[in-house]
Amino acid sequence: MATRTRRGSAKRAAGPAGGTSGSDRRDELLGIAAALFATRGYAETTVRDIADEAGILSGSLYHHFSSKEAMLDEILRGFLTDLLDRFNRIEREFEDPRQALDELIAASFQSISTTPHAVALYQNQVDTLLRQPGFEYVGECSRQVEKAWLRVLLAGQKAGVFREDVDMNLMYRFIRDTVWSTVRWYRPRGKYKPEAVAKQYLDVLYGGLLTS
Amino acid sequence: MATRTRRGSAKRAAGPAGGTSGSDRRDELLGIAAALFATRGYAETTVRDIADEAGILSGSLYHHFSSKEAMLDEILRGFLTDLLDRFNRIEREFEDPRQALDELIAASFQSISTTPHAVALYQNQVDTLLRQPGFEYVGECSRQVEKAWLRVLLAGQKAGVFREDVDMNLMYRFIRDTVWSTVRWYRPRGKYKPEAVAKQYLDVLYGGLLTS
Amino acid sequence: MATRTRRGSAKRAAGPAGGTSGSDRRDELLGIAAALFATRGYAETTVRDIADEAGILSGSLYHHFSSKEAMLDEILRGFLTDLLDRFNRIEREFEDPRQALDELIAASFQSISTTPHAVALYQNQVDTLLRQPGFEYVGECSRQVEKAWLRVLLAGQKAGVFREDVDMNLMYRFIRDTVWSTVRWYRPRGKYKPEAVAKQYLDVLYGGLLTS
Amino acid sequence: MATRTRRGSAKRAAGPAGGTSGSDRRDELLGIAAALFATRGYAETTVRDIADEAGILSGSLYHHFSSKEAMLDEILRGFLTDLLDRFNRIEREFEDPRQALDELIAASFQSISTTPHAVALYQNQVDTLLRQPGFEYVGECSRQVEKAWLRVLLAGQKAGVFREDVDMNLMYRFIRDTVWSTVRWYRPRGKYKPEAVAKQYLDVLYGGLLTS
DNA sequence: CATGAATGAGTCTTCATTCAT
DNA sequence: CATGAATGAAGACTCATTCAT
Repeated sequence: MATRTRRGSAKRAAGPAGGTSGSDRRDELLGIAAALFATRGYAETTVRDIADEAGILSGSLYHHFSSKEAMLDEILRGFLTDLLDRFNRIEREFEDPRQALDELIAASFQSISTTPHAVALYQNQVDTLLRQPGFEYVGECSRQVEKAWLRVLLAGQKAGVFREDVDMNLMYRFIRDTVWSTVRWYRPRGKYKPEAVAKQYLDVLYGGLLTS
Repeated sequence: MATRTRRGSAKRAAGPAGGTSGSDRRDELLGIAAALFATRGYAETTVRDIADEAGILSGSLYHHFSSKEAMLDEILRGFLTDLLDRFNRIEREFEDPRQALDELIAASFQSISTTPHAVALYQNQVDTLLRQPGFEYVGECSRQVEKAWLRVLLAGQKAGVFREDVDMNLMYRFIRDTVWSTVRWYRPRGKYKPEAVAKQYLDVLYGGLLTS
Repeated sequence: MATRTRRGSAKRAAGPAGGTSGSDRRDELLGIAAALFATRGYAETTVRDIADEAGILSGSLYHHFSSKEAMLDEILRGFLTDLLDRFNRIEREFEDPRQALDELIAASFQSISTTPHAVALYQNQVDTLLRQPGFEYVGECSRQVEKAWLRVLLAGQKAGVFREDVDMNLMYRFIRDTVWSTVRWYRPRGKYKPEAVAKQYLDVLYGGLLTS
Repeated sequence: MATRTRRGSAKRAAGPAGGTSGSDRRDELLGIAAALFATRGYAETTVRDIADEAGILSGSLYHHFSSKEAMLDEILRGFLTDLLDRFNRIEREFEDPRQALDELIAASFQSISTTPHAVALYQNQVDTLLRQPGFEYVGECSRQVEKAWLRVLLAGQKAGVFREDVDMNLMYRFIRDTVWSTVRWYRPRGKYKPEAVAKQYLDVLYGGLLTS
């Protein structure tokens, strides 16, 4: 009967007890899950896959997390709040629009470099997540991030730094897509450092591709 | 059996026992599948979802296609060969690198505008597909498309049209990602025409974002 | 993701198509389920148990019913609406309170004799069901049945047929419990006919156990 | 270890390390289990439910009881031996059949009033328990209790106190069912005292429902 | 061509139980 | 005595696929 299911959705398997070892194990499992979700896709990853990688049985995962979805949630929430925090701080600290844009882009590339799985996961699942009950905060955060980009771009236009004849709604999307799509091919161990990638992009973005 | 057009979605022009209705039905089903695969994801779409939308039972789909994977294959193959054809033609017809780049980008935006589902499907599933047996041609096509982009970019650099100090391996990725990511937010019925989006992008790409 | 689950609760595996064979199979399965639910208890009965008894695989049950709970629902709903109908008809047809009580009791024993599984199921699971979302009609029907009993009993008291000094709220419960509890031991193939059981009960109920 | 009372629910009279606290804790846990088993059903109650209610972790229950079934066993065994004792004493002390029947019924209502959970548990699970290995004593006790009821009823018939034309095998079942079913609706804190309920039932049972 | 009943492998999840700390 | 991590078996349910009618 549904009772079981419903009761199951309560706050079992709550949070870290405060100590370290408990939380450590959680984080470890979360890391494994993030990697699998990111590379195989959420739906295509089974809890068995995660458990196997962790060296335990699939049922044992439920000692730490109440559901597969809860793991996804925890990963995303961490990534999104982190990102939002950084964006907010940048807007507060940098008044110059061009410098602010530099920083937003640098921060994004940084995210990709440090937590590539969460970024990829977000990239691949946004569309699905937006329609998912319980994941409303994803849309909310996305909107706030969008506003941050737009504020900086429009401020730059107002200040006469960025061209007047550019539709910033499109521009925001162009920049966002380029930056975040990087996660699909960027390899931290490859020949490019994150700063180098950021530099190259900013270079062309600001100066254009043509020889002047 | 009569001529198999394999293109277009001619809406039941023929009668119930008409000549080309078989192929029409296939295309119709393929269209439904593409739309669902694109919006929900391949794994998240069930054959029942497709059949429901088509007004038949899931088992009946197997009179038209041998498997769910076969549908995916057919959709992708159509899109990829089409794209490759167009890229090849462009390279043949346009010798001027800048004009060629213009055309490649325009063609891409065109694809997004006419067959958004196939594009989105490709975008969302490439990673998974590359490792899938039977889908080797996906990687093959992707590589050929990549080469086309790179040839044009490098030719432009050689011709002195594009800046020397830009890493074209990165540049190719930046452009490709921006262009194809458009499929995620571009709505044919929205306020932007595909040419307008292309123009805006090319404008900034060539001239840069800064006021000169 | 929760999507699947949610979509699954839609009206799949709807009702009988109108023909006979489809509905026959459903009824057959429902009968098997009712018997198992009644004897083993709902929670203790697995879908495998039901499927085994029917000679199919457990998954195949879901071609006919959307869930185990849906089977329970269908069984109960059938029983309860039936019972309520009969009770209503009796109240309409018999104005004499004593005759009406006779009929209510006879109808109850009849139910036990013809659909013992549904009755037993109801008896054993009411407590649990009342708190179950989606089973609100169970409480609703129970309340209506209760009212019917009480109306008849109070009418009898008013008419001077039933003793004044009896608390009819208690009496109703006594009668109901005795009658319905019969399902736990009554065997249709045993030495007692349903009418005989009813007669014996009414006899003592009306005349008392003592020698006058 | 100090004296094990095994009866009563003395509320933590002793200190944290007091003498009888071990047994107290057991009884406390047993009480919690009985309440949950009775209201939710045995199968539907998880050891975690019990542990949660007791403020410990489910694994810790196993320091007190060897299994979930052992708890059930202990609860039932206590209830059944108690009941049997009382029935035996009544038969010994009261020779007059009518007085004896009065007492059996009163004792039953008393049980319901003092240990409602155990009674309800027994009521709800007998059917299942009878087929359970290790619970043979349940059937044994039930049979002995049945014999006690029958002896009294038949003695009354022989003594000319109870009507000759009543089938006492049926009568026994009617009485038993009515009396024990009370547990399903009787609330100790309600408007009826146990004696009042017993009185009302005996009144109708002996004198009948009709106005003479 | 379509139906509808069925398969069989697999998915997430639950839960009584164990045991080292 | 209690914790918390883990087991392992089982449970409900899903879904691509098959096939006789």
